[in-house]
Amino acid sequence: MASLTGAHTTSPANVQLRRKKVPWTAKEEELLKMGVRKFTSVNDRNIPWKKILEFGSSVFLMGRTTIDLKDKWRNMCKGSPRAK
DNA sequence: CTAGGGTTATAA
DNA sequence: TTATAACCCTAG
Repeated sequence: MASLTGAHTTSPANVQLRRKKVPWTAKEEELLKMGVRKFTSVNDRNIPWKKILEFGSSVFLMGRTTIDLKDKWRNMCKGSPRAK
């Protein structure tokens, strides 16, 4: 008994607050670009992230949300033009 | 549901 | 310390 091996499934101390910092995969960026390029229209000012997420829900990582897509796209587009 | 802002963590 | 990438919360 006394099997105090701890370690359940995620690192020594369980990280309850804030998810793990998982870097986006190349497939994610590709699918995101493809979805936006294939969905967004000249009539649709906004971006149907919801549709895009469902479009590649099989490839997207687990725990990804529409907020994350918008965030990545914005953070990328902001630091894309003109390398600082 | 989509858009914007603020904060945290990691790398250079 | 600064910059980059990612995550969470709030507002329209």
